Amino acid sequence: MVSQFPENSAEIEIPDEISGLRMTRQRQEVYRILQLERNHPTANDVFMRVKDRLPNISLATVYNCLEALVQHGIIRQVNFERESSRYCPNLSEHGHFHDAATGVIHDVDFKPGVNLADILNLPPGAVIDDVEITLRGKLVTL
Amino acid sequence: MVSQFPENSAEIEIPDEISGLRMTRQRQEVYRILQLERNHPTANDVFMRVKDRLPNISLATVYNCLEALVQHGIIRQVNFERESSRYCPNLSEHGHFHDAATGVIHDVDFKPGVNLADILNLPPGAVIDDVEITLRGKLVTL
DNA sequence: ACAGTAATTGGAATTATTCTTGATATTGGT
DNA sequence: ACCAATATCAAGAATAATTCCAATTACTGT
Repeated sequence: MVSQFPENSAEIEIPDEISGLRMTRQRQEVYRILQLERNHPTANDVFMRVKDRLPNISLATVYNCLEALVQHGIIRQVNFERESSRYCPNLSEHGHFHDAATGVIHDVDFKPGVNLADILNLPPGAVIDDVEITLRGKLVTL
Repeated sequence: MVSQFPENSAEIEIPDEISGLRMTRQRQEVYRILQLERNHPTANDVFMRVKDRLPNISLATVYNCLEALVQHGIIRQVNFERESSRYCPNLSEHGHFHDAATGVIHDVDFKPGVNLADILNLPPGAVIDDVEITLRGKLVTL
């Protein structure tokens, strides 16, 4: 399905269904915001942006949509400390660098060929399903 | 100061002051529980255990103590997903492996000589203050 | 011992998130 | 197209972890 909002420069095509999840209007819009806002928005950030197009959407629905998208592996949920969860559409295995000065969160990719077992003393028999790497620090201009 | 509870087999000596933090009775007991319970207890877990010796302590005080200890680098605070914060007295740089089957959290040490810049494509100029590595998976008996 | 500061307590307040209920919308079968 | 079954949505209430606040209590330095 092609978006019905051609006036928006950043056009994103979203099919009716992704990996078995029915893409309702609400889920489409939530997903679209995540594609557009690459700065790891919170549920509330998404809620405020999505209201531009769906003024009647509720925060609970945004939470529902985000959860459904996460559950179906369409987006990722990221947690920093005890802050609100943030969401990103970058599905590739990656970590996050949290700039303490600006609060900006940068995606950090793994260098190719890196194996966690090479750098960590894992407990014997550990089978890893999910990895989460978060760095905190600052960006120094050299 | 030597503990005044010699009947307890697992004795731990805690000085009156650690890295500039006045070790009040409450802070001592909170710290002692963390030394004893190496399974990453939550604030509430600590609260319940610490009441054995300080029946009048309040949960708010446990939170205060934990925060003071974290702030002074005496213990570490660890967050998994959006669960309650957990605390551990293991100060060495380490990650955590969360066994999905049992819920048990294992400390995971880095192999010696590992440099994060070797495995991650960090943004240029990134100075890292803190690293958090969390793995989720299961332990398979071979 | 006294004044000033820091810590503790108990309860209220806060905040992110989840739950509940009733209304709407969608699907598959006839 | 119609109907029943199912899924989704909206609004607000409920929950849980944590923080805040005001009143005591404990400690420190003089």
